[in-house]
Amino acid sequence: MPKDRKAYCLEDIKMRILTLDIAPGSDLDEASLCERYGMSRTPMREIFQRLGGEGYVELTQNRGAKVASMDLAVMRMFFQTAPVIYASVARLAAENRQDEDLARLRALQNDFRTATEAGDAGQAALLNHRFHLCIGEMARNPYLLPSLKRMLIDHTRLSQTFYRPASDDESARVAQAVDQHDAMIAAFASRDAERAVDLTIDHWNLSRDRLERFVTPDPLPINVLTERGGAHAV
Amino acid sequence: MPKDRKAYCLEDIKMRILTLDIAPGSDLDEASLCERYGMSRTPMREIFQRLGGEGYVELTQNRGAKVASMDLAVMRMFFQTAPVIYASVARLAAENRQDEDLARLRALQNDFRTATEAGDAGQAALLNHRFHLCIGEMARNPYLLPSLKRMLIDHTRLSQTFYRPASDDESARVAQAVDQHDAMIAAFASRDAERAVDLTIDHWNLSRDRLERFVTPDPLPINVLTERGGAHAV
DNA sequence: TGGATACAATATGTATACATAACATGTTCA
DNA sequence: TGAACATGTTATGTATACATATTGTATCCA
Repeated sequence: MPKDRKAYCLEDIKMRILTLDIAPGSDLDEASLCERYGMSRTPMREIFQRLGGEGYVELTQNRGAKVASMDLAVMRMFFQTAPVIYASVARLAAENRQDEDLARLRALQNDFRTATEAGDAGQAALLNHRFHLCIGEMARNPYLLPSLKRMLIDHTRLSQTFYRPASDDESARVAQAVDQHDAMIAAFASRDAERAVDLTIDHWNLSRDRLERFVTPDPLPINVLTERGGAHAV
Repeated sequence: MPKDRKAYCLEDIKMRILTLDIAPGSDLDEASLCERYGMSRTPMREIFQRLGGEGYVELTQNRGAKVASMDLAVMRMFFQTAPVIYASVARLAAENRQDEDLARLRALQNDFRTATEAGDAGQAALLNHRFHLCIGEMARNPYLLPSLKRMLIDHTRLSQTFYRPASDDESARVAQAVDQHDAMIAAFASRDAERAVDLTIDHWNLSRDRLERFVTPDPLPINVLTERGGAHAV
């Protein structure tokens, strides 16, 4: 069983970073992770190098691994870059997809829909991640894939709240996102690149709206104190 | 001195892959590389993971590291993807560059021009690589940079012949490429994004022409034997 | 008090030894 | 002969011990 323990560990750490279980900017502690996954430092350090190469963490000489941060300067780039990457990948995926790809994608979409309906937010965000990663692999383009992967890391981290809808309006948006996935699958199936791109842009716009609100949330009401608690001074 | 031996080793292996000193598709031998760079397997294996993350090599479980291959299916993607990546990066570089960036870029361009004039092909290709990597860093976009880096690996490997001009016409093309770099620097300096993009596309078209000829070289003349050696049978 | 230094504690980097898996070679038996 | 199996060799993966670097803390002195 120690055969794929390393692979499991790598995937699990990725998952924990994506679900914000390990916070952006925080340090990865070699020793405690070794204990947690029951392995020695040597393979753990190799995992760190891998995570660094894929953009999950930043590595500094003699200073360990730090989870990639999401400061505002980077967020600006995120919103600026997402459309061109997602659209380019969608076009290529429509052109180059194989039949096996569609089966995988449909299976992921199935699980994704189930997770959203069950209200399992972390799982939904993770399955959405895998869905879009699958599209990236369908594109069969080793040059775009690294950027897509890097985008999806932050997209998934940002969207953690998206699948935890707090109102009927937000629930409707989630349902709409799920339906958009189905439409995208249909476009890929018929190799309709133009339609795949259009749907992808629509999908992005829906997501963008919600994400921007997460980055710059509605300001707290400034008159709360005078309205409700004005009687006693603070 | 064992302090940055690892960093040197990493850079040196990258360089040897870029200059085709280590051939695409060939296996990296842990033991011999350890001996060559005078280090043990532990840090060398970490270097392999890093190289894997950046797309220089492909890692397989229990089967070591193999230098990224350049088969024709991938080459098609290369030519398809390069314009959008290079153009996007150029635009952002023009928008986000700092004064220090320009100094670095000018220094690289200086060395690059010198190398081309001296006919040092390997060094010229490598400095061209660093020049474009510097532009990528100027863009300050962590999402696009991974794809740019991946593109530049293959671009540099493909262009190894470019800087070894075999005719006056080819020499003129190299000189033109060098001049285009100067024009691009000027566009970055004046933060003229549109011009930077246009120049980048021109630069790509010049390069593309030459690279395609490398991938699909002129066929050998089919009548050589009858013309010159027809007298004696083979 | 403040800052500089020394030293201990911790974290990171490397080397070696051992464990396991893949591969090649040779042998046996039908 | 040749196909299946056994075995030795090589390559890869992991654990541990040790080396080095960084960081925190205490002490000393101006």
